[in-house]
Amino acid sequence: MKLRPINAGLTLKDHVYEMLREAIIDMNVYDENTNLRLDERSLAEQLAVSRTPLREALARLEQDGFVEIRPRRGVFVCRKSLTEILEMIIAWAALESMAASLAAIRATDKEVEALRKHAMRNSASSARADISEYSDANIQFHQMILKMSGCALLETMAEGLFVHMYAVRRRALEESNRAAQSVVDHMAIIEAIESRDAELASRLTREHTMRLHGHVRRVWYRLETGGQPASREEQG
Amino acid sequence: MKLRPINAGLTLKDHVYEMLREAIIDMNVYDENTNLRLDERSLAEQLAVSRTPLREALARLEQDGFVEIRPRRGVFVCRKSLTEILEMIIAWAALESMAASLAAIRATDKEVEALRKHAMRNSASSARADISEYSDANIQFHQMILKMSGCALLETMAEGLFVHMYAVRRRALEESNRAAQSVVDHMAIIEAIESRDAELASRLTREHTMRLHGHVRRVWYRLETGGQPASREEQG
DNA sequence: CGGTGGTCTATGGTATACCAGATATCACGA
DNA sequence: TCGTGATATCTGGTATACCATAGACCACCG
Repeated sequence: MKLRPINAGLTLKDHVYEMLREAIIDMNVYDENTNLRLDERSLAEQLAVSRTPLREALARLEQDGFVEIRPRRGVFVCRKSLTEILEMIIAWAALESMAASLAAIRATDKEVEALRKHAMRNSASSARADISEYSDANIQFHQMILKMSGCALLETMAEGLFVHMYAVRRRALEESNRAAQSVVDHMAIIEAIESRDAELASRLTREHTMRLHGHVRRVWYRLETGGQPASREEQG
Repeated sequence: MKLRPINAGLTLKDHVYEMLREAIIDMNVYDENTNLRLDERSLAEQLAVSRTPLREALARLEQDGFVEIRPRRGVFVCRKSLTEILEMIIAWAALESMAASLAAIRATDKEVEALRKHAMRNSASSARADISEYSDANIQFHQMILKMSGCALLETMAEGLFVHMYAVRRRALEESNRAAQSVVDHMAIIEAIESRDAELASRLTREHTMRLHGHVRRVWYRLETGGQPASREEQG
């Protein structure tokens, strides 16, 4: 008989952290009307915990870049500037490019095969212009490469960057004609990994992700117009 | 009369965070005799603050990977396993490789010139086998490249990884004959950036940092023998 | 009417008291 | 002697009370 320990080290502050994290990711940060201010006392009441674990959770969220705690002012959900978004994409590209390189070296044939199968299966949804379905598959593709790198830290860091882009994706990135290009890119990356060409896999992956960088930069202005909140300075 | 605002948003928990962070970085984590356990109450007494801000600081440190908070058990300074160290070097290589690539594209001629001058000036200390001096210059070289990338996030993330390597450096990395190779690498990187070859700069930088990866892996076993603390599982 | 300064309040920062779980210790029994 | 279980205590988790400041508001004065 094999039993797993219950309550796996999960404490209140962890729960609160998860709750708030999801809530923030789900919330439409870029809508002008959303209130970015979080009130500690009412939050504590809603979650039915005291302010202490709540504040510890908020401290963690601040470290993750989800909220900004201004002493004696309040805690505010961060609205990322274009610059910050672009920098996150750059960092993401860096990590994923390295992951692809490692994957080309370390991944088992079985893993590579699974990657190809996944990509083949989902290129269809791209053709059907089934954006949301393709988008999920797209994310999975990237996660698979991260995993194939065998470097847990790369995965963790990339994921940490990626969550910040949910809100962006929702508002700014109607994939449209990018999907087709994306499929081509993915196939090229897979072939590079299959042929165990680390250098090529690295370069292709970086270029692929940097295309997203360019796309976001071009598309973003539509959101930017209408005014940036005073909480965050803009630099272009 | 011109006065700057005092108390620049620094609250107790921030001070505590800084204090502990430095203390942990300075402390010799890999000495078997050092006590990794931190007692909240005595810490609070030493720092002359209550446990509340202290715990918020500890929460941040946990997020940074400096300590591990085990519920109802205590907070422990993290002793990184070889695997974790190697993964940090990989992630670091990823970020810095991207930075070099961007630097080749974006950096001004003036910056590139400054980089070369710095490297030239400090290649001497390598020749003199003045390890600690060269080591500092070496760090600066890497920081300059990060800065030249113009991507603040890359800088921040790389720095976050780098601080974890102070303790490692102190015990494991007598640079010895690596310094000479390092100088050669640096020069090649500079030339790549000077010739605005992003692809080459990227590759050379990655290879350079990955040499450190190989070096650490080879050298580390000396520390590893003697027993890994039970707090961290080893996987090779 | 506009500006200045005082005061009031809302809210975050800090301290402290209390609760509960984990570990150590010891007594008892096989 | 060794193992088992009760208990004592140490320590982290949580709740709450109190303090200090930012910002709003208003009265007073020019």
